Amino acid sequence: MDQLRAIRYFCKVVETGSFTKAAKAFNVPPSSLSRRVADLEKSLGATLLKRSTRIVKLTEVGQIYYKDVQQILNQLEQSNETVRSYQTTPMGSLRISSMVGFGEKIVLPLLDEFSALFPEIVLDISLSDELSTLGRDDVDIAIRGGYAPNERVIAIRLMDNGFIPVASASYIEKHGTPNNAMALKNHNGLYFKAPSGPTPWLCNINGQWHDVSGPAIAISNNGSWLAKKACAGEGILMSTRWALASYLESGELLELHFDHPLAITQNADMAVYLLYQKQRYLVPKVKAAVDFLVERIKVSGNRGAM
Amino acid sequence: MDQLRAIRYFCKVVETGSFTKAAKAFNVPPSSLSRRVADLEKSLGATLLKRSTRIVKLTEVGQIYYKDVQQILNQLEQSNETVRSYQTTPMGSLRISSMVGFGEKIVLPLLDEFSALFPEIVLDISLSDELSTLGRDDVDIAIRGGYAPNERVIAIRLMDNGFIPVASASYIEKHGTPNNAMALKNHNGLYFKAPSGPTPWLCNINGQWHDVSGPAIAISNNGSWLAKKACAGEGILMSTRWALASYLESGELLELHFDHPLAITQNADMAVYLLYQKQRYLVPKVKAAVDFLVERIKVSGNRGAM
DNA sequence: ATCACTATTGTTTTAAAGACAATAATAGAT
DNA sequence: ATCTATTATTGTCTTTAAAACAATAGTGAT
Repeated sequence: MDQLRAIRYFCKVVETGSFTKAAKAFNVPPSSLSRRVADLEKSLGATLLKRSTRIVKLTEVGQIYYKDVQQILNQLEQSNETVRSYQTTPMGSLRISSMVGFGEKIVLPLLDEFSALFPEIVLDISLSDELSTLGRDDVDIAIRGGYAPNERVIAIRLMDNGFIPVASASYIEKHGTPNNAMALKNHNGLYFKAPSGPTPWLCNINGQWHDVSGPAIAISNNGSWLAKKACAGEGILMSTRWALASYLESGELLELHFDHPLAITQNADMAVYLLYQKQRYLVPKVKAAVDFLVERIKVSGNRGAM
Repeated sequence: MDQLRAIRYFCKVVETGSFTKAAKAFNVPPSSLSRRVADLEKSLGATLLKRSTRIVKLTEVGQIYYKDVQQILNQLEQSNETVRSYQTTPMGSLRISSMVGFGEKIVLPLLDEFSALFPEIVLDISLSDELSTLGRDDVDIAIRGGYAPNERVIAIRLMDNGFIPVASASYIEKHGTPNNAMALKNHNGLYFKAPSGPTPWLCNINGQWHDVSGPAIAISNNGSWLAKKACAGEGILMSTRWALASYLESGELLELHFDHPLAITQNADMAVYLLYQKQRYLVPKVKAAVDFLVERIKVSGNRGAM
């Protein structure tokens, strides 16, 4: 029995929920799938699918098996790709996932040049602040804010991701400069919302953390909208240096300084990391993109932010 | 093409270093292997094996592929086993790896009873202080001293693994009781050797670590030999409470107490952990053994050592 | 240079998967 | 409750791929 083929059939049936639809995907008659899946079940001594003429669904043990083999098929495909592309020129589809703000501001502007350098690479970019589980899924490169990955994933620190407080000149004129962190509690706040929720203003004074958030004017996961509001003098905003760089340069927004530094989390090393699976660095397209992104972003990051 | 079969052939050829030998293992003619491996190479567009009539060895890319698929075959086999044994009675071969001393003193004595409870399980026990990479290899359950595993591995704390200093009455009579940790520097030492090297006597005084090791009389990775020497009054020994339990009970060895506790590493939580892959707990034989070992060892550990 | 062993190639045989038609079963509509 | 359209399955034939077996060619060791 060709177990691998049987497993591929099985997975497709699960995904489409139908032998007929799955058969179409392989351009073989449904009877083939029916027989192969039956073979597989026989060889495993267990029923994987509960069938009726209308509906096909996984049994309990089928679910376990499906999750396992799905990942195995993925790994096998990646190994094949590694070998196939070994020492060839970078090409093929490359999937990059990045945080929204960072992706828009930093990554996307670089990618035109990257495409020009590697015309045979087809880019597939997803911007999302939800963290994708690198390794299990179909992303080649992920760019995420400070969390520690597992051992098989390489993390390269791209840039500092610490949040700084800013406000427009007009706001300061109207409400005065807060002369210490505690005074922020009386100031209007524009709050960035991470996937985990709105980010408070925190301040560490003599080893003690204090929440110094002021009344909220607006909360959003869209950094540039908040920045616009800050420019309009609606409140104080905490955001990353890289997101605010253009406003700081133009003078539209001014950084506020305090004796005790502000943060939005008690976690110390906030940074943006580029993540990829160790083994995938052997694939030319992945290596090309990792090298390119790390070089460009680290350079620009050091110039602008550190 | 039956890719999986081709991969199995390929792996066996790598392992035996010969098409002929590998063919024997599958009871098929060598020509089959030759063709299948050639198919595989063709489909990957790369040469995996460098052949000559006498010797077969991996190419550079072949090595990469071999390492990958080896693991994939392993995972697939485990998934199949999970399904096959789903909700059956515990049976089959079960591989346990344990630290030598702990294995001899604690684990092995329990296993007769385990075998009686689960007669269909064939035990395969390896005692070694080298750490095996659970997950990549063929061990179902590993028992190891305090190190943190990765996410897919479950670690259950079995027992405290802190080292305590002991000596025989005769030794103390002759050399006197060391009245503080620093005084140990003038006492004869019997040193246990971990895989990382001999274990020193360390002492934390007011947040500062001091090495208070005395002159060495003997160094060994064999705990019971050292214990014998300690009984004979040859020196002071630091070992685990569980290894010394019988000697402490009989009074052959006496625990030494100091104001500042002794240790053999600066790492705080020294413990013995039972490790297994999360997914494998679904396999009845693994679940049976994990449950059994955890229950018995935790109970006996609490009685004797804590 | 020869020998013994090994991988490969040609050719035939066997086994397994695909194709196609027909059947049985069932959810949803009438 | 009956009918219908769709779906999985089963039977049978065809095609394809792998196994067997014999023969060949290449290579490291003697």
